[in-house]
Amino acid sequence: MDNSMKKLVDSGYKMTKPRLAVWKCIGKGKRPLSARKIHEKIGTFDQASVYRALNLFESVGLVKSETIRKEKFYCAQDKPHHHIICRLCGHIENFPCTHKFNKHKNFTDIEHRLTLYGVCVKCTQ
Amino acid sequence: MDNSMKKLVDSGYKMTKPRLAVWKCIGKGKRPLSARKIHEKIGTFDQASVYRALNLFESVGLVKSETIRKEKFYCAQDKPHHHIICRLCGHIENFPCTHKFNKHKNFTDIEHRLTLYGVCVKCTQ
DNA sequence: TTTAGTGCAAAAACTTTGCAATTTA
DNA sequence: TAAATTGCAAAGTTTTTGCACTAAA
Repeated sequence: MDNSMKKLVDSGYKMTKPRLAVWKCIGKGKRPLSARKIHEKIGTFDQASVYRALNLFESVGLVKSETIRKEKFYCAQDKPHHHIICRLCGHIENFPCTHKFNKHKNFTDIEHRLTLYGVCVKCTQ
Repeated sequence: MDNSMKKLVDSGYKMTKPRLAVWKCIGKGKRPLSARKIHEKIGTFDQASVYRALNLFESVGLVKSETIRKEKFYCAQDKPHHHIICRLCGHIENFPCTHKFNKHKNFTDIEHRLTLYGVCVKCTQ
């Protein structure tokens, strides 16, 4: 059981096969994955369990999600990063966060989300 | 007929009552509105017409949309701006865009979208 | 008058939920 | 064994679509 799953157990949740499968799947990639894709990759377990696992992971801060084209995409929440999305083929990549936006009039406790849209190399050729 | 609607007509589309109603509704506010909310505010015309109008407006560059909590929110596309969202009550405000992100490895033709999340004054009190 | 657009209702896509059965600790 | 979690199927939400009717130019 890795540290992240330990964190889950320490929070009072049980370690189960579906949850472990979802976590492994997310840990693998360097790109965000949708619940649908994760369920598809895993092959077994119910889609409801996948969705439930992802919601749980997000609630305890293990993953972060971003809605892209009506689907939520999930990433392990390790280093702060953002996404760049090819507006032609939908390809998504992560890139590290370097900017800070921590002040805003009439708001406190600011976080930011930056998304870049462009055309990837493959689509340019 | 204002300039924007003229732009639509010049693009070969017809000026219709549902479209005009949607446009007026969007023009009014300084905050993004969802299709559902727009349809609700208008009170008449079918929801399909509202969705079709918004898709059309976006395709000709009259509005921009952003997905927030599974709903698309629409704004008139005047000056470049971003959104700040209260993570407690969901209140959304616009703020002008000042940063530039126009280069990224392996991508061309970059645009960016920045969204801030915070807690608004009302929710702080 | 001709073509584009509307309204209606049904479908689509993603996600959530109720509940009985199962699994975890 | 008690409580949490799963699987299944059904429902929920937002958005899209087919088609006959209507309205704009």
